[in-house]
Amino acid sequence: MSALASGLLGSLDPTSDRAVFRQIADQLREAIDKGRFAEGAKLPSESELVEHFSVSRMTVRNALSILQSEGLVSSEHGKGVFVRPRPPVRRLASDRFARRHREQGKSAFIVEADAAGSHPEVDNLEVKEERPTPDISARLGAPRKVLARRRRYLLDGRPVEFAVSYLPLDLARDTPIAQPNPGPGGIYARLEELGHTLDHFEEEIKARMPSPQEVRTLRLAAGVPVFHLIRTAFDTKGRAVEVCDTVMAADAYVLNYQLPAT
Amino acid sequence: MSALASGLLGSLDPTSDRAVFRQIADQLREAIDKGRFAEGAKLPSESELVEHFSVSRMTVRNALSILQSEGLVSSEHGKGVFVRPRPPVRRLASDRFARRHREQGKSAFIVEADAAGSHPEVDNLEVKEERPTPDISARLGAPRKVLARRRRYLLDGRPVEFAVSYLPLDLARDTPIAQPNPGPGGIYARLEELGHTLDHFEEEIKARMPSPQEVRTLRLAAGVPVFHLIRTAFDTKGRAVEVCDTVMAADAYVLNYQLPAT
DNA sequence: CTTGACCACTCGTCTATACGAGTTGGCGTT
DNA sequence: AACGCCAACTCGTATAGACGAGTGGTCAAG
Repeated sequence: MSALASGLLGSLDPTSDRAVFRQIADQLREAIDKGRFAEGAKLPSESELVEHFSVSRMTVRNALSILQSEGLVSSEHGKGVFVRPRPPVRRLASDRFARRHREQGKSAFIVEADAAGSHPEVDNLEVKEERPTPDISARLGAPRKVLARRRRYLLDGRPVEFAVSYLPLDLARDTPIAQPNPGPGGIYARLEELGHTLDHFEEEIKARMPSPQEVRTLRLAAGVPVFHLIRTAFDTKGRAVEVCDTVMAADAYVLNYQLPAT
Repeated sequence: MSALASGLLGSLDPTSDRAVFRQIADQLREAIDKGRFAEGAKLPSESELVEHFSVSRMTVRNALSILQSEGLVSSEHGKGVFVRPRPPVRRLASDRFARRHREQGKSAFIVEADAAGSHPEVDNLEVKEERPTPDISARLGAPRKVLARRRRYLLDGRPVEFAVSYLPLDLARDTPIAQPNPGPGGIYARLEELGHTLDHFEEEIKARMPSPQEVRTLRLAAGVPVFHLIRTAFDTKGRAVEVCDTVMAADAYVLNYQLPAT
């Protein structure tokens, strides 16, 4: 095994003023980038690296923790440290809320995932009346209470997205929107049936590191950021009729938008 | 000083099976979230935390490194560990490339930043002929060579964005586009003057942790992800006339898009 | 053949110690 | 008053050792 490390890794430069653990991280990173360790492959164990570089174990662990925080590798207790495989990504097209996509019975998430050959699931459904946070309240025109629809999306068993939709309660109470399953076309179809013809959506996107709670909910590996997307739906009267607050595992998504040049 | 820590932090639960360094991180995180440590405030020093929790210094450093990788704090050698202030963010509107914004003389970046009261700079200008990477080549319709325009954007002295525009060389050679300063309205105005009336843009957005190179170029703190945005400009004939590859410090941006509901 | 015990190997957590290097403020000299 | 030096504080790097806990294989007993 130690032969493996020797063949794929070089040695340290004692004259360099770059810290030893950084040099080790650099060498491993380069080896991964150049494909000398394939996706999913196991890196040399900590003790092999200790021997190869003649350093203490903490130094090796320090180096590995850099690569982990970069999202390059992940460690598995009792097994080893592995090059993180790139999960298949879901592309979110900017026309995914176009009216023509609302005709069929299944939700956009299910349809898209099926088309891509993945196994989709929706989870954790909760529909509740709540008092809105100041931010949500401002976006929805300060309703006293809102209907909150929470759900989690999974792809091939992996949670990839957690979303909460907020609607003014006066608009959603005692409608199919307040049901766990709002029916074909989702809540946007129901909103239009209720006379709130949709005009446009606004999406606001941030990226950041996840909170510990989000790490649990999305089972995120170290070094994976999240997209935080807030979408507001406006009807033709200019009223904000829904705000959807979504947190997505960033390594599972590519967002696509189409912008007019006019 | 140790009194400070005692007042704001609790004690450990030895019966918990949660690791000590995680418990310490939890306590500090909670204190920060609740505002007991304000933005920019200094946390208790490592040795103060060592004394307060009666653990070894490595355990404290381990806890702090968690908060660092979450982007909550950053350490400064010789000074201390500080709650990371939220930098002012730049909102990128989806209509920022609309034709009407191209009329005036200054670039979109300069105009927007001035309006927001920040001091904008552009940096690192380089214009070069290159052979395209396979990805860029595919997006531009496989030109043999491309013109690459590299630049870095700074806001109030802080680098926030690094961008490279690629244009098919046959389109850009011997035009103002190949000049370091392409003139009022930027290269999009020049493209339209050359008969390539712009029809629409496509943007593709990923978020990930930065490479060490990107950390240097954007002077990123630990725990800050980047947006990786690839924009393709299409003319009215359906030809891809430019690809812009941009890496942005995610803590400096909120992206905004407007989508039609039709 | 299956089961279970054991063992070797993996990473996870924690301690104790040492020295280096950047920052700050005070104190004495000039 | 201005300067320079030093001491005390900060975090950064590295070592050496210990024990715990998860995993997977071997091997012997059933």
